[in-house]
Amino acid sequence: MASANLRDLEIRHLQALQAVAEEGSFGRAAQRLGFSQSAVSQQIGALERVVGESVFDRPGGPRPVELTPVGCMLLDHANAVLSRIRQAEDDLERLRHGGSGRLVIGTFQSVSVRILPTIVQRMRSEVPGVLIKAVESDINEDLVAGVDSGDLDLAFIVGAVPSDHFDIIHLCSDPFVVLSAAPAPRSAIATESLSGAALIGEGVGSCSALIEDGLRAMGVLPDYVFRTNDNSAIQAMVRAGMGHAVMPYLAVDESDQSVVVRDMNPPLPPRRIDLIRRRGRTLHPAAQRFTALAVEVAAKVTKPTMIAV
Amino acid sequence: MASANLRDLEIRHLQALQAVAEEGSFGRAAQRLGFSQSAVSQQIGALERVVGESVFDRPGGPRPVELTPVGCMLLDHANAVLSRIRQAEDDLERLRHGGSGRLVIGTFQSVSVRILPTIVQRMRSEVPGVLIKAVESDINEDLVAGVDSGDLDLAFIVGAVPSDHFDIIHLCSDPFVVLSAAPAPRSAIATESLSGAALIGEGVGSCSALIEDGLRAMGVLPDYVFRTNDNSAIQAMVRAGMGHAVMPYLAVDESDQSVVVRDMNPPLPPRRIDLIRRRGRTLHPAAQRFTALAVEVAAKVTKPTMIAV
DNA sequence: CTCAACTATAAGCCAGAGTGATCATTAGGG
DNA sequence: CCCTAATGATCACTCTGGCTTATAGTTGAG
Repeated sequence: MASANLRDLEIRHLQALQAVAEEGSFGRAAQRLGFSQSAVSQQIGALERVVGESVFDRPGGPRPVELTPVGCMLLDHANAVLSRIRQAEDDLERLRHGGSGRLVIGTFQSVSVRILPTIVQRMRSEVPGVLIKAVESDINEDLVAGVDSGDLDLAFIVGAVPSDHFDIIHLCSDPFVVLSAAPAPRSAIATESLSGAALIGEGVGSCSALIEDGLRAMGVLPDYVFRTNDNSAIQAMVRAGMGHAVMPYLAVDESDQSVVVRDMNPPLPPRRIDLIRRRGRTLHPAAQRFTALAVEVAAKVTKPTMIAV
Repeated sequence: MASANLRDLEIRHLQALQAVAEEGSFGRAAQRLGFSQSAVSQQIGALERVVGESVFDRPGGPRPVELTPVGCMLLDHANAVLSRIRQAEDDLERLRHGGSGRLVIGTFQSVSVRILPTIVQRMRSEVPGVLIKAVESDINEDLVAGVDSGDLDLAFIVGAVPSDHFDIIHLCSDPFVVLSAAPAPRSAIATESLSGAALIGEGVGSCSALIEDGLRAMGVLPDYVFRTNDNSAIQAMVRAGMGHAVMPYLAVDESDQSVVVRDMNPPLPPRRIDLIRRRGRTLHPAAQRFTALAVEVAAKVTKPTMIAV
C-alpha cells in the first residue's frame, strides 16, 4: 500500500463523502447533489482508490451505509475544507462589493491634514469594512517606490513621475503663497520684494526645492533664516516676526489669525498634486471609490482664486 | 457578475495558485508541480473563470506576477485548505499504522478484571496513540446491541449470538467452580451434593441463568440464600460461612486464601467467552491487534486443569 | 533593434466523469 | 420460502475538459 498521497483528491469527492455520510445513502446523496446514483457511487469509489481504504461500509439492502474509521477521520477534514471554501465564497462576495480588505495609501503632510481626513471619513461610511492605512513620507521618491513595489496601493505625490509605469490622476494645482506676520496687507506681495528678505522655509523636501528653484528663476535669492519640516512651527516663526514664509497653500493653517496669507506677483509655478497607482496592478474595488473621492475633495480645498494649470 | 459560486473550484487550482504565488512565475510553478507552463496558465485561467476575477497581475516580461487583492484573499484560504489536506494525509498514515484513533470495547465484570487490563497494557505499549474505551454491562443483550448499532467496535460476550450478523472469535471456555469456606477439601465436589445446600449466587444475568439451568438439568434444585452482582461480596459471604457459591472460574479472586475453589463433578457445561464484531463493519486497524491479544491473554487465564470445549 | 524571459492561445489527444440500464444483494412480508 | 422493494455496483457509451506540444504575443534590458 502506497504511502498516503492525496494528490488526486478532489473537492467533489469530499462533497460526495459529506453528502453520503449525512444522508446515509448513495442515492439520496446523489439526489441532493444533483447527480445520478451511479455518479456518486463512482465518486466514492474514486475517493477510496485515492485514499487506499474503504470510507463506507455498505451493509447491502435498505440499511444505511456507515462511515469506517478512515471515513470518519476524512469526514472531519472534509467538513473543515468545505467550510473553508464556503468562507472563501463569503470573502469573495464581500470583496466584490468593496466590503472588506485594506487600502494602503502613501501621503505627505499637507494632504494628510487637508484632504485625507475627509476621504477617510466618507470611505468609512460608504464601505465600512475597508481598512484604510496611511503611510506618510515627505520624500516623494519613497512614495513612488512604495507604489512601484506594491507596498502602497495608491499614493499622493507632488510633481512629475514617469507616466509609463503609473496611472496618474491629477487632483489639483496647489499655488505657493507668502505668509506674513499679522499686521500686514492682504494684497498680493511682489515676488521680487522677497529678495534679501528673511525667509522661513521647509526642510529638504520636494517643496523646498520647488520654491527655491522658482524664486531663483525669478532672480530672487532666498535668504533662509530658519528651516523646519513642521508646518505649524513655520507659522509660529512668522507670527514671531522672524520673516516671511513661502509655502504651498494647502500647507497653511488658515485658522491662524495672526498670520496673513498673500498671493505672489508674479506667482511661482504651482506645485502639482497627483494620485498615482501602478499601471497594470489590480487594486481593491474600493480604490476606485477612493480615487473619485480624492478628486472631489481636492477640488474643494484648492485655493479658489487660483485657476488650476 | 454571478454571485460567488465556487462549486467548480478544484484542489488543483488552489495548488496552482499557491505555487505561482510562491514562485512568482507560471513557468517555475509548472516545473515545481510537474506540469507544462501551458497547463498552469490554463489552471489559473480556469480558477479566474470560476472566481470571476483576476487573481494575478501579469506585468509581462521578466517581472514576476503578483497577487491581486482577490488572489491574496484566495491564497489565504488555499493555504488553509491545502494544509488541512496535508493533515488528512498525516492522519491517514497514522490510522493505517494503527497509531491513532479510538476503540470502544464492550465488556463485563470478570473480563474487565482478568483479561482487559493485560490487553490494554500491551496495546498502550504497542500502539500508544489508540485510545481504548471500555463500556461495561452485565446484560449480554446490551453488548450485542451495542456492537450491532456500531456504538461498540468489539464486545466480549458470554454464550451464543446469531452468527449471521457477527464475526465470532472464540476466546475460552470458562468452567464453573464451587467456592467453599476455607477449611474445606480441595478435591472436586459432587454436584448432586449441592441439592438443598445453601447457595450464594449472582444477580440476574446471563451467568446466573446458565448456572441455574445447568444445575436443574442435573436434578439439583438450587436454594439461593443471597444474591449480588458484586463478585467480591459473594466471596465475602462464602468466607462468612453463609454457604457455597457456584461461579465461573474467571470471576473468582484466587488470591483470597479464606475460600477454596473446587471443581464440580460432574461439571456444569462451561460458559463460553467470545469476542464479537459486526460482520461487514470496517474496524480500526488496531482492532485486529486487540483481537489477537484477547485470544492470547484469554488462553493464559483459562483454568489450566480444564480442557476447553 | 534584438534577445531573453515571460504568458496566452491553438490544435489534438485521451483520461475520466456522468448517464442510463442492468445486475447483485439484502431485508421484510405474505 | 419466495417475492418485492430498496440499494449499491458495474457496464457501455458519450463527451467534456485538462494536458501536451508548438507557436504567437508582450515586455524589459542591453
